[in-house]
Amino acid sequence: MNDLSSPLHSLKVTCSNCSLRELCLPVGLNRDEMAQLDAVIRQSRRFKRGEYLFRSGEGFRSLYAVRTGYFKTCVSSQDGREQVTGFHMSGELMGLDGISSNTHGCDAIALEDSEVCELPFSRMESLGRDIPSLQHHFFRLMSREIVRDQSVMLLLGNMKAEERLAAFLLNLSQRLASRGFAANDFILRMSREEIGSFLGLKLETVSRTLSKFQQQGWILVDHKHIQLVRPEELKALVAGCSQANSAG
Amino acid sequence: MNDLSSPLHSLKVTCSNCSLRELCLPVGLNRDEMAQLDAVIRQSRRFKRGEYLFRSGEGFRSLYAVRTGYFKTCVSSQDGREQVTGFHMSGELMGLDGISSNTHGCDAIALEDSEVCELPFSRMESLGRDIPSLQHHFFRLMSREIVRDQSVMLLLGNMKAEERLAAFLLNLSQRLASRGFAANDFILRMSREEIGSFLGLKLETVSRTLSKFQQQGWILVDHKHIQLVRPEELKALVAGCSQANSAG
DNA sequence: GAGCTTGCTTGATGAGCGTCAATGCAGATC
DNA sequence: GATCTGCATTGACGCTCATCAAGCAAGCTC
Repeated sequence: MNDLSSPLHSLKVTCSNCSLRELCLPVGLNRDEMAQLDAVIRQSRRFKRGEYLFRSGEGFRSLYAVRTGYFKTCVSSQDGREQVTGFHMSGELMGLDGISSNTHGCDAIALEDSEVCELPFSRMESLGRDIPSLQHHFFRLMSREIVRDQSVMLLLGNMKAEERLAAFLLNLSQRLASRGFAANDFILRMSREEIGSFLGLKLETVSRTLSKFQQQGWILVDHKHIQLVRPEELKALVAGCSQANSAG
Repeated sequence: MNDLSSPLHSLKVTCSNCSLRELCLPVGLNRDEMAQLDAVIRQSRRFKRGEYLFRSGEGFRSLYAVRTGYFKTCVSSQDGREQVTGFHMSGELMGLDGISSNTHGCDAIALEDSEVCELPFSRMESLGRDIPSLQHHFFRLMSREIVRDQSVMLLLGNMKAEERLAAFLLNLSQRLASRGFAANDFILRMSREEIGSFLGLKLETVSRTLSKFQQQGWILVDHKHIQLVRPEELKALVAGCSQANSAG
C-alpha cells in the first residue's frame, strides 16, 4: 500500500530558505530551474488556529502547501451542513479544486497555528511549460488528489463505523510515520465532530467507537492523545478495503 | 448552479473526423494547433456493453473521452465490495486517476455499446507545453473532477436516501439537458444496484425510494424509463445541499 | 410456447447509527 | 481557587436503511 497522501515524502531536496521544496515539489530540477522556482514561490504566511486560509467562493489565485501545522478543508451546504473533505499536514497541497472555476470550492481552516507557502498558480503554470518535470509533477499531484477522493468515496459508501474509524487512524498513522513521527503514538489535531464530519458519522459514534477500540485493548485514548497498541487488529478490520488506507 | 460535470458542453468546435473535439477539448486553438491535436488523438475505439475500457492495476498510458455511450468507473476492494465512483457520458474524460501512479486506479466499464477517443497522455502533456491554452484546459478538467468528487463526498457523508436519489436524478437530468437531450424524460443506463453503489445505498432502497417518488407524483418510473414530473419537488429535497447537483 | 435467467419490486424484521439528554472532565479566565 | 466554557463520554430510545425473503415481469434459449 503506497502512501498516496504526502506528495513526495520520500524525496528530500535541501536548498535555500523555503522548506517547501523539501516536501512537495519535484526533484530533477537543475540549479537554474530551482532558482526560477524560488522566484515564484512566495514567502510563507502564518495562520492562527481557526483562521481561514481561503473560503469557498473567493477568487482563486494560488495553491497553498502546508509547511507546518494542520488544516482541514470542507465544503458547506446552504443549510449549514458541513462536510470535511480532508485533513492536511506538512507537505500537502490545498486549493486544487479552485482551478476549474477560478473560485475556491471549499474552505481551508487551520486546526492549529500553521504556516503555508503560497504558489501563484498562473506563474506555476507557465513555469511548468519551461520545466517539463515540474509540469508532470503537477499533473501527478492533481491525480493523486483524485485517487484519494475515490478512496474516501469507497469509505463513505461501503464501510461501517468501526471500519471507517480504523481506516482513519491507520491513515493518520501512516502519514505521520512517513514524515518521521511516531506511527503509533500521536495527538489528534481535530475534534470528534470534525472526524465525524469527515467520516460521515456523528461525534457520538466517533467517541463510542474509540471507546470500543480501547475496551478491546487495541488503542489507548486520552482525549486527543491516541496510541495504537494493536494496529494489526485495526488493519484486520479494514482488510479487504484495499483503498481505504490512502484516505486522508 | 453550474454544470461542472461536462467538460466543455457549451463550447462546440466543429472540425474534421473525430467528434471528440466538439465535446471535451478546448477552444482557442488556431488551425495549426488543431492539426497538432489531430495528430495526437487516436481513432476512436468501440466497446460492447459490459466490456472493460481499462482495469484497476493496468498500466496507464492514455486518457479516454467518451464519444457515444455510457461508462461507469468503480473501485473495488479485495473482499469484493465495489464502489461506483461515477457515470460518464459523452464528452467526459476517464482515467485521470491513473496519472499519479502510472497505473489505473479504477475499472471503467461500458454500460452500453459505446465509443471512446484515446488521448495518449505523454503526447498530450508535451503538446500542452506548446499550446498553453491546452495545458490550462487540462488542469481545469482535473480540477473539475476534484470538485465533482467533493460534492459526492458531501452527498455520501451528509445526505439521506431520498436526498441522494433526488440529487442523482437532477444531476443526470442536467447533464442530459446540457447535451441537448430531454431533461425530464430519459432512460437510465445503469441498474438499480449500480445506482445504489454510487449513492451508498442498497438496490432495494433505490427501488423503494423511486417508488415513493412516484407515489407522490413527482416522477414516473417504468423500469429504466424515468420521467421527472415535478422536478421542483426534487430540487426542494436537495435544497441546501448546494454542491449536490454537480455530482455525477 | 415452456422454462430459465436476470433485474426489479415489495414486505417483514432488525441492526446500526443518529438523536436527545445527562454528566464529566480539562483548560481558560478572573 | 471558583466558575465558566467547550469538548467528550455514556446511556436510552427511535428512525433509517440493510437484510432476508418472496414474488413478478421481461428477455433469453431451446
